[in-house]
Amino acid sequence: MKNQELVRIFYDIADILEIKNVEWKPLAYRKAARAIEVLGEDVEEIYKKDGIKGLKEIPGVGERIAEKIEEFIKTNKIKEYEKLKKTIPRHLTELMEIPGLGAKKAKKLYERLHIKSIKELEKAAKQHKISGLETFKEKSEENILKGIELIKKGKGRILLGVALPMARNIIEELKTLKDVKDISVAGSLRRMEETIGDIDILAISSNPKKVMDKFTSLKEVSRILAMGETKSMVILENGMQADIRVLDKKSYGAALQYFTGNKGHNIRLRELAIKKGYKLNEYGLFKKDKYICGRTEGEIYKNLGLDYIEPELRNNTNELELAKNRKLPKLVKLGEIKGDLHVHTKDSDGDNTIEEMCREAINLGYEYICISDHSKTRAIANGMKEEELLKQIREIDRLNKRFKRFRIFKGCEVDILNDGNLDFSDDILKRLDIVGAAVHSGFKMSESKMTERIIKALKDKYVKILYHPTGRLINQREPYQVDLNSLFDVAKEKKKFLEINGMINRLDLDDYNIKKAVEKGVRLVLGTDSHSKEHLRFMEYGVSQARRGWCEKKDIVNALSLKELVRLFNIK
DNA sequence: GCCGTTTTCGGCCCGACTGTTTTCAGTCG
Repeated sequence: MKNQELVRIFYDIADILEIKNVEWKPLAYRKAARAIEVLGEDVEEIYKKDGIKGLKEIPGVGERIAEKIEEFIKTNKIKEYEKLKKTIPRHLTELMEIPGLGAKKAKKLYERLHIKSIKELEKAAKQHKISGLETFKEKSEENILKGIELIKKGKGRILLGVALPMARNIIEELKTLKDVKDISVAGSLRRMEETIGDIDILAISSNPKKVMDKFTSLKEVSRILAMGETKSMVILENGMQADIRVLDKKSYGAALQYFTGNKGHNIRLRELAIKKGYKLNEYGLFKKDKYICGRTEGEIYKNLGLDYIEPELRNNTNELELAKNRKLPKLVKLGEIKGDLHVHTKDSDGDNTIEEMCREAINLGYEYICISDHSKTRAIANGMKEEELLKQIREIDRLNKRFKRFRIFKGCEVDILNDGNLDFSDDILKRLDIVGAAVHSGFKMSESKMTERIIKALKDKYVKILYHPTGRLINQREPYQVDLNSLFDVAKEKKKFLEINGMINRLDLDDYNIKKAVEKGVRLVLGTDSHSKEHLRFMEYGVSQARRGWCEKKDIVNALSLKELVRLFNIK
């Protein structure tokens, strides 16, 4: 898949052109890059199917950029880009990564001081060669050094499941102020992206100053980047950036919309507003200078002739068109999930007993849970031997008699061995209610071998679910090579289910593949892969991943009631 | 370079904050 390579190239072209003072083209290249970045399809596939014409249907891609994509698909490079790169020093665009430095300043630093890289910039700043250069003074030098520090610390994106609790803590602290009338996360956190760049918070108050003071003096704050009347930005102790915006009640919806983004969605929404004779900003929707609405997001979308668009769908694909034509999916909700189908206990590598996991599940309002500990080959995860699984089965039978209106399913996360065989014999598997299979080893085999291996397991008559179908660990391990399309076909034909794993560093399948699966009519299972009772709450992340993949209630197996689920799995 | 129920030419989202000015350019989200 060449999408992300193209994205990087187009962003780089934009940076170079901007340094060279070319007008508007950077805007065009960035627009195209952003569109490809979130494209639900492989550009190579689009090109194979519909050629240049197909490429031009990507928003922001016209004749010239389509030709460049074609060239890259055919030759793996873009001549004009290679030429362009030679016109400026190789590392010059990296200066623009430093917060506060853009194209204009990077250019000036190069022209006046021949600085061509972050390394050289740091040296110059430390020797105080920058202050005194026209508009650069002491403060600029200081900020450059701080910015470089920040970059060195790593600006890696943080897992949603780590960032969201942090943001909620901050919100709880701000809520203690009487002056805060309303408060919400915004940005990528509200869109529930799998990783988060910075924390965005929106607060409603008639006393912004007080909110700003509290926010910038929170114990988590290590440095204040900016502090104004309605907006502040800080760096937290863990290196994350957090931004807050404070506005008046009558702007809450408009501000929430604006601050949630994403950027492309906002731009297109504002363009639509202009077309309809309005102006849209974070204060509201205006006709001339007259305030039309802005208290809720819903009324803004409505006044622009659109259905309400859920935050998870605001990624500037085709959601505005669908909203206009009343064709948006009705996304599954956390409250519709009736149970968790991937849970570990002390019997393998979990922290809690079966009963403890069940108590927590009941607290969450679930009707059922599936205990799915590891099989024997997973020795490192204390995988269960046959006799241990049989013992667990007996215990579940015993516990099930004690619970009313709650059912524990007997399951297992059984290893798919390298040859596609399973880690337990039929004699064991037939005693289970729900068998899930998973790959935990041999990640490096070829795509065709891996696909064959998994299909063999998926076709086993006892296997119902394929757990974490690609094996990726976010920021740690790439997915193994597998032809998911073939897996989807088998799943559809044999009535098997693929998991959306809600564990915060897995989220596997990802949103892109979830959407593909749903389009093919494959039904999905939500599991948290909990290894302690606290993890059961990760269902929130599984659901948000499903929503970002356009899942409706009907697509999710464990949105079924206990009765319906028993029927579906044909459980006695 | 892209795009068109105002345009095939002439626009291109919009506003806050900083640092440097003394009314604004640059940067950011």
